[in-house]
Amino acid sequence: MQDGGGGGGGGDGNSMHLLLSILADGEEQARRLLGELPPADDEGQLLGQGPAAECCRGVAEQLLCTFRKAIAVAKAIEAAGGDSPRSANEGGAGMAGRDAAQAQERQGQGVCKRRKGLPRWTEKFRIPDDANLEYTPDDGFSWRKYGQKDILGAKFPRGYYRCTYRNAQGCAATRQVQRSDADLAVFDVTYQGAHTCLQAQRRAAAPPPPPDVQRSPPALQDPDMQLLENFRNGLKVETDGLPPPPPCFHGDGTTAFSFAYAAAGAAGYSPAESGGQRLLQGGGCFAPATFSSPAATTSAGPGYFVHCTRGAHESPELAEVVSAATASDRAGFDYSMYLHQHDLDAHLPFPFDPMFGHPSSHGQHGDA
DNA sequence: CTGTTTTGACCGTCTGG
DNA sequence: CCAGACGGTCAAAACAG
Repeated sequence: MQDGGGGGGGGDGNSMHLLLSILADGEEQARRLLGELPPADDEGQLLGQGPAAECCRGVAEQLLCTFRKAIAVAKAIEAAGGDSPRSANEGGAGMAGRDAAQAQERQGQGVCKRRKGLPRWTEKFRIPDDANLEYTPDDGFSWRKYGQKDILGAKFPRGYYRCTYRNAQGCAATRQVQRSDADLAVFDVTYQGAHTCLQAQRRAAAPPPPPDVQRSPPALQDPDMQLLENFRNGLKVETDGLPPPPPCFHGDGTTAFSFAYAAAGAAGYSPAESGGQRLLQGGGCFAPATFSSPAATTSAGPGYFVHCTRGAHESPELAEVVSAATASDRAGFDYSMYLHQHDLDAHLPFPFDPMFGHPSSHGQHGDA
């Protein structure tokens, strides 16, 4: 009814400046925090410090990176005039236009579809084979269902969820869950908006477990956690036949990703906490990641994958940002052009993120 | 009693004529 | 510009803990 078109758009200039100001403060605080921590040696080990300090440094670095990304996004939105055109819908199963050909054509042309609004991106979840039909993807966040709708061309209805803390904390994050027609074990989950609630902050604050711990989680005693773990164990990376993304490799061969902190500006999502099973199709890596993704390290086998179908394509200007980011491929995207006041480290790995998508996925919907 | 889910209705957006 | 189609959201009722 009074949903005002389903999204607030970019907001006015004053609020955007306020947002930028707040983000700049946060970045400065993160920088100071990082400065307070002892330096790390070549292998990333803190000199004379234990794992706890190591964790703190990693979190601080990622926090800093997150603020920088958020600033970049905010500036991009501001540059776009805060008024985005029709938001592009998620692709794939979610797009049920008058006919599939039209839908494909629209996607191929990058034509905007519906609803203005927050950045959105699609992920795919694969549930365990032994899960029942009512099983729904659990990303660790608390969602409240507010609607369900049959989608034209889809065998299964789409569920609409919003953050449980929408009213209490004004969290605007929403997600749409739809079971794949092709594979009953696969869910297309479209996220929209960032978690601004406390659960996102808790996740962001929680230090990620060491990679080996992630790969070999301790015995789970909580049935819910067992269920979640079962789900996690069934994750995989989908490449859709596309060339493999340029992930951030650690020296030890593990693939680092920091979707958690990319998503802090997008969904407040932490792979470390929800299993680290999400893998950006583009291998998002924004920070000197201190943890590795089991999904990224084990791309074989059943599992879970992410489609970053779209991100900040909310406006032509923003689309340019995306294009610039994506066209540069491995060279990464020069966000410094959007960070006039905040220098970015040249070595900062920041090629892709769920807000901006990956070259492959971007091209899939934009330049195909 | 409180919070969540279900479900029909309404509204905004998109597209073709 | 208009009308139809569709996706997304609202809100009341039902349900669950």
